[in-house]
Amino acid sequence: MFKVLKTEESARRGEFSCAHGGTVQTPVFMNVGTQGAIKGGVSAHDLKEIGCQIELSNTYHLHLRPGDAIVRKMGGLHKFMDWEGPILTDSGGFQVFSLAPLRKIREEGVSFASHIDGHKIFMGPEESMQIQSNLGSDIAMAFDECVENPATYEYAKISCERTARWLERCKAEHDRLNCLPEAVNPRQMLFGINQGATFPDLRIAHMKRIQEIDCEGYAIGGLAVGEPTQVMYDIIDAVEPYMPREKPRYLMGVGTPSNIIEAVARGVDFFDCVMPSRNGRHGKLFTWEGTVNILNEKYAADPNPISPTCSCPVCRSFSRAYLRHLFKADEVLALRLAVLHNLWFYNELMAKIRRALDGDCFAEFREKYSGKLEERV
RNA sequence: GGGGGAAUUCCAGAGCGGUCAAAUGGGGCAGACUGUAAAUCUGUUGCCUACGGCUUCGAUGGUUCGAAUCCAUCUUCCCCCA
Repeated sequence: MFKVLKTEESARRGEFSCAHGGTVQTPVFMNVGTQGAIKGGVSAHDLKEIGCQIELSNTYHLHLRPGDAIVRKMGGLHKFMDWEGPILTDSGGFQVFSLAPLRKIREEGVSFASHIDGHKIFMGPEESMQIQSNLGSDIAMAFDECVENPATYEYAKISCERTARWLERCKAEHDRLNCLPEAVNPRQMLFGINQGATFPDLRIAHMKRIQEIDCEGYAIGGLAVGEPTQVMYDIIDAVEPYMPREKPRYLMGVGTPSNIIEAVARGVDFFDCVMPSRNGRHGKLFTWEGTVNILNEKYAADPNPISPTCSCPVCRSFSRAYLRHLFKADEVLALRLAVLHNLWFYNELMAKIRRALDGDCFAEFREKYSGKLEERV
């Protein structure tokens, strides 16, 4: 269930509800816990404290370890990781891109050589739906091919036509599995994914085609894979008019704080990105003043918090000097604190975007912050 | 007291006559990271008026066209025997 509460130009303020966790306020950032955990030692309990509304996990990775059958036996992913809120599972389509050297694509689906031990795994639309059904997530993503950049027009066309056919199969299998009495989450929803690389005509044709297949939401995939930022914005601009107004839009894998602000301005509701957690683990911290590389020597004896304007649990208690020390001393606490801070920032970013939309001042918010939050402090 | 071994650029440790400003680790410094094969990867780490030059390999003196590499003395450290 999705409801647009209000709009400001193309930007939308909305509410989304699903089987778990009540209502998600959008625009929203989904905190990424690929293997059922946020990397850096952050648990689902921590997510509650840092303002996370919805969590994202991965089909391919959980299928390999511990195996979706085990997660199912444990009562589903919510119970397994003790997260009561909504969960979106990515389909494995991104691994078609990120694990390109280890896979082969055919019409039926994709065979992977496991990145862990090399054993062969076949994943097509039906397999991905079956795994996501076993995980019991609230939103299942359609199985797609995230095409690498740059792609030729010919390949992008072949690929996104195949992804459209895969969506039909996903939809059929998803509906079938949801109706089974043993379904872990019978109210699981399905989002379709738009592809077409950097070619507006392919993007638009694909978007028109996939919205004929009834999904609870539609995503834009295959962006932020190396193309210039402006190209990404141009593609969103091109596709957005063809996305259903009454359904949520999800820009997959994006992005920097400014990318998110710009995409909200273009009508996107859902986001997810590895950046706050990965960069956090690598010592790069986001603040309202810009980014802080806590590893830099200049913070060695800095008694201030990461950011003077942040009220996250980390900034409330610890100095830059302490956090830098933890990183230098290889303490796992460093990763945890850095990731907690960054996720707090991302969740707060979304809260501020929502508040700006509520107050009809998103344009000013955008003007004030877009393009500035990535500058070095 | 006697005998033997070693001293290398921040550390450890290669090198044993020219191709050495000196391998490789570590540490330091900096950068990258966008649906997570990432607690990973990359660059850099003597000085300078830098596609070239200058001073380095415990100290001093010597051999040689040429020395971190050979010789002498000294200093320090380690090991073995008494």
